[in-house]
Amino acid sequence: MSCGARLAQAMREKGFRVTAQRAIILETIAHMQGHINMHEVFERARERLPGLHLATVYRTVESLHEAEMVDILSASGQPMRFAIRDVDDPHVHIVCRKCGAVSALDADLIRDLSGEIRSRTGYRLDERYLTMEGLCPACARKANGAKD
Amino acid sequence: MSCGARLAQAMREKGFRVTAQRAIILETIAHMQGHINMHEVFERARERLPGLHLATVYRTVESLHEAEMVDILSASGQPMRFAIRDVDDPHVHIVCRKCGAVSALDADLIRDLSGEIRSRTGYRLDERYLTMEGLCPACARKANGAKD
DNA sequence: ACGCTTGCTGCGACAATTCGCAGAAGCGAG
DNA sequence: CTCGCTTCTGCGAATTGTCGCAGCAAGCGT
Repeated sequence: MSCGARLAQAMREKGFRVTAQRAIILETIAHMQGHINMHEVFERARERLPGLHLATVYRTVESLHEAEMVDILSASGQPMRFAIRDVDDPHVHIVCRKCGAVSALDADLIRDLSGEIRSRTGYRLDERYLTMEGLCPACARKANGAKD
Repeated sequence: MSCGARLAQAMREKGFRVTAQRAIILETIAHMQGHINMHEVFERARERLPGLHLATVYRTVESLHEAEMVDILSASGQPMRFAIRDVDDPHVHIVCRKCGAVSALDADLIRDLSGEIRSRTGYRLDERYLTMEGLCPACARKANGAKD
């Protein structure tokens, strides 16, 4: 399968060293395709690389994130989850802080917002890093019925 | 000072029990006024309530947050910080993910964004909970000069 | 192919935060 | 004022994520 190799190549181009650990972790994430967490990746990857350490998975995911190949999706308080970046998709997400559901946001919308914020505060809202928190429709309905 | 009592009253109205721990933690946060963290509150509050447990501070801050009396400000990866909510201020913040600097955003801007997101995705971006991440002007400048 | 440089890994310790439980206490009803 | 229901608290253990160090190896130049 060239998919692992292609990703490895991409990493190398961004100046990251390609090690067995990284290649395997990257392939693992790519093949799992969902919004997965550290332990899932750790355990799957360790099947193929027994000595692998959890800390390495954390560091690798962080590197992958910096290399813009992985998106990190997690509301604060929820365990960290992430997904391989899909170039066809906008890479901004909104996460439900109740149930953890994730939805993508239009890149346009974010670009507008980003420009607005930049001109008003000088802060630079980096689209690549952005994950917002809110309530998904279902949880919002529930919250509306229950309290408030 | 009625400030502690007033806050306790507000809590009671929202259906939270008012205990010695909560009153003291609330007062402590209110009097510290800055962007403080768990340990600061814990240690100060424990001066007045020796048996206080750190876990209680965590739980209380979370309750206070749910009761909309405390804002949580922290970029993921940074230790959790928070501040008493100031009704005169907009309660939406943008946190620099490099240096941790915090800036407030216009409530209008957020209301627009919130409406936009809601109509496009159904997600409800709750203004009361929102903390965005980005780069402050200084760090953005640095990042621009150094890399990219 | 060989050795250097520098980044990466495994490891264990540590910091930050959460959880389950059993007992204590707040608050509304009588 | 007392009772009872339910929520909070203290406690310790478990989770989750981070760090520093020393050894290993990827990629580069020769």
